[in-house]
Amino acid sequence: MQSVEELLARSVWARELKPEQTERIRAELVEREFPAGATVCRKGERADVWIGVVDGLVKLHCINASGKSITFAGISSGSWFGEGSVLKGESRKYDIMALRDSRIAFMPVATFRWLLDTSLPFNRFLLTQLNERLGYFMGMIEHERLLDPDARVARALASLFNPYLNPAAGDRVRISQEELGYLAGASRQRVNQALRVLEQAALVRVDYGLITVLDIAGLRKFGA
DNA sequence: TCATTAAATTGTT
DNA sequence: AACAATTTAATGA
Repeated sequence: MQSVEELLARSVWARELKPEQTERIRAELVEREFPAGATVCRKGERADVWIGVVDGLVKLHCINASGKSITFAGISSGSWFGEGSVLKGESRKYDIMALRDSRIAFMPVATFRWLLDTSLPFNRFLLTQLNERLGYFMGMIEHERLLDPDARVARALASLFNPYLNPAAGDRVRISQEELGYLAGASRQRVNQALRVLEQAALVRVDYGLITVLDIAGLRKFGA
């Protein structure tokens, strides 16, 4: 995705706004670039913006004191996130890091609240997104406890292509096996092994730093 | 354009 | 966790 303009064009909540509303949003959005590995925002910071991914891939994650890292979700181009902390007026509950060079749009909390007060499509969008997230996280817990590593990797990968949470994902993702491991709760070595199984099953194609999904439905139900 | 090198990622133990 | 192999990206001739 190339620009904030395109991000708005692809965001369902923005498509139904009145021209003057879109104009205000355009004026108040702030765009910033982050190189791969950069922190977009930190756990504990004040949540005063809603965050949209114009282009790239970011992850929501946590690191404990001994350096162990887990990833809650990967968020790609066209997606908006971070509304939970903004709505509650709380600090961020996790770190956000760019996994690739990324362009990020920030919507100030004042703009966010104004949309909340004036736009029905915006509220509808938030409700749907929050519901999708709930389903996503419940699925994560279920998969983590019930599925073997091959299937966990399959689901973790599939989650990057959730049509609601990552609407513009296409069919491929530039992500290292190590990062996929953080998302699936598996070691890099185990991810490598799992990806061969999935490739053997003709569900994905694995290239250097790139995974192409050949059968998303098969990936979602793998190991069930 | 090609060769060289460093860095990132992958494959294996 | 460690090590080797491979791929990419950057650099300069």
